Amino acid sequence: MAGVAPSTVSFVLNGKGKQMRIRDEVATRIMQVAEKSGYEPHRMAVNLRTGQSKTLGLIVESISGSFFASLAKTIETEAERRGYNVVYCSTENNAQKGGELIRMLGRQMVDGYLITPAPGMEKEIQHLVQQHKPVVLMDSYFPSIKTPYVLINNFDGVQQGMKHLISKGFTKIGFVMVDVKLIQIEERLRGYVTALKDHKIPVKKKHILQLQYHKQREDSLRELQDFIEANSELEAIFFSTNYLGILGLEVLARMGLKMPDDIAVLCFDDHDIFRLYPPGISVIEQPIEGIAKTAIDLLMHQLDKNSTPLKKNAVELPGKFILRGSA
Amino acid sequence: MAGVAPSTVSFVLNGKGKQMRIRDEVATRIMQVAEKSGYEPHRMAVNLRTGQSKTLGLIVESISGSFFASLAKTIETEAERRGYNVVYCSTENNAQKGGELIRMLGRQMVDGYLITPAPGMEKEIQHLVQQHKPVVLMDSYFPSIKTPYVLINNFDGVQQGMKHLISKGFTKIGFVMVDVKLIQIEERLRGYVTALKDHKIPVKKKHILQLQYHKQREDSLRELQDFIEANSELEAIFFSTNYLGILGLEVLARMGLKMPDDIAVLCFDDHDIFRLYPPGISVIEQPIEGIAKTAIDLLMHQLDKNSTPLKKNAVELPGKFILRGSA
DNA sequence: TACCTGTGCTAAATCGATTTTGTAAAAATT
DNA sequence: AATTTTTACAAAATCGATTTAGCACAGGTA
Repeated sequence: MAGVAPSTVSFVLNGKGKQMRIRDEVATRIMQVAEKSGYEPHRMAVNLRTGQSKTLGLIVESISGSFFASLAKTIETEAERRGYNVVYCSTENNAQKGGELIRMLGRQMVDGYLITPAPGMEKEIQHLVQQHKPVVLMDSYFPSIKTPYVLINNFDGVQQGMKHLISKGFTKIGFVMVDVKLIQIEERLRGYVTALKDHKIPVKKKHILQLQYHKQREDSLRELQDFIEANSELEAIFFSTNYLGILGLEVLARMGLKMPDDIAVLCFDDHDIFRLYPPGISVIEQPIEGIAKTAIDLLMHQLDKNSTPLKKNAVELPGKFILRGSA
Repeated sequence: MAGVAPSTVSFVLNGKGKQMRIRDEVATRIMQVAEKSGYEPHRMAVNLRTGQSKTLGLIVESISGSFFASLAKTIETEAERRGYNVVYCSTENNAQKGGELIRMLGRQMVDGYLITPAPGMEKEIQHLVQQHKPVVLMDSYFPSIKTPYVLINNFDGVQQGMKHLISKGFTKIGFVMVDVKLIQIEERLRGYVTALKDHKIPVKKKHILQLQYHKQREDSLRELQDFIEANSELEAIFFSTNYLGILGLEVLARMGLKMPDDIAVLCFDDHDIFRLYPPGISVIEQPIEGIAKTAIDLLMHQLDKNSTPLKKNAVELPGKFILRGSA
């Protein structure tokens, strides 16, 4: 349309006009034609040629979770700022699907991966790393896999919460967790145990409830209620995830227990509900924005060919204790 | 690696071996080599050649919203079942960004669009439709744009709720909405007005609050509180979106009003919080799964070249009234 | 024997860009 | 004036697949 060769057009549109000594007159003409005809480069062709899709893959456990929701927003914004798209995928708590997803994205679809690892994804992630694909893990990690990760300092977060409960004079504090073998869960338990020991409070096994990861909602509720009834001496309960905390609210409501007088409640990881639910649930808030930004930074660093390997490949960000009415 | 030409490999791997009369012996060898070497076709190359990305674009207002969360899950599942990926994008209530997003996806990135239209996206969507891109709208639509859409029957949904309130003997019922010019909002208002008229209850303008769409959260809360204080005779309030309902909960809590005795509350569009928040908020639930499935069906139908145009291009699904403690 | 028809595969064109190499014409240098 | 250098582009290769056209060879037919 501009009466020149395709290569000439390519040079001009990619800002290499000067470098290739294209006359301003010709360059201007090309730009005008492109503008007028609404030319948009064919993504696939560009991708094929350049070998880059300018797309990142974000793999999370549940796309409907609130952790994901906040994460996705920040990551999308940050990625866009750097000229990248984001493709979201959720494993929906299905290990097998996790593997498939990664493989699917791996078909040269994405330039890099942001993953919140779930049990069962270890092998697939290991595989990616071995292929030197850029990968950053968030929220958890596998000690065996040498790739950058970002997460909240779980141990310290629980400590903050426990210190508050203890400072309020509580000594009989329950701890509710899931029985999944994940670093972050173990760290939270360690925080609980350590906090008690530091204050010379005996740790009682029966004050710790390990709920099965994948039970029916109703079964979990019952199990939780049994736990609370069996430990009527408890003055406070620390829920180690917001999912558990929400179950807790439901159980306490059923039992007619009032927070914070009948029992104090503290939860790890905030949730919309906790802000609104009377009297407001105190929580350890995750620095989600920080996690997202750091993750993108770590990923971009890997994508940037001519960059020195970072030293800080394992980032732990502090959580924030938010005091509300429940504890 | 198999000692044959690329074209032969292509035929075999794409199941055209028989058709192209490739010997079983050769075909088997090719399959084995492919298997052993872990061959995966290069997505971009395939896309470029076939002209299809096998990817759908899902554009929503807010990726962190609960409507989106449920929608995304179903859509992803359904899309996957049909061999498609999904790319999510959110406009984050930013009309300008909406346009950019669509254009971005439009660079031959996606084969079809699923969009929850927001004000300001009309032109861009119109553009897509004119280019004969497959588009399905959800949750709302533009009367001027001739493309399939699916949404809840807003009018009927509100009617269901209003009938319930009226059957309880309430006659002084407030209606809280936003001032956006969107079909679904207008339909909900029409439902409210019609329900009252049908029962010979006078419609009072001052019982209808139109909140400004993009105010600060605090400002909205204040405005809402003023409204409730100024209309102390109200026996019930109908919130036309869950966002408004949540604001309502916060205001009522501040004012110390108890549901349902001090005031009854009903909300359009369910939310996690409404299940848990005592005494449970009665809602009109959106048939999100149905919307998602129908939307995918409508889109697939457009993607399927050799298919007759559907007659039912405008689908309205019924909402479901869920009775909880608040009304 | 000459011609036609299947068989079983390969060569080459193609998708739409980017990038390397090439090449006339103009300008500068010897 | 002859040669070299620079200018300003164009031609062609390339990315990795798919798809169309083609081409030997075997067997059948006239």
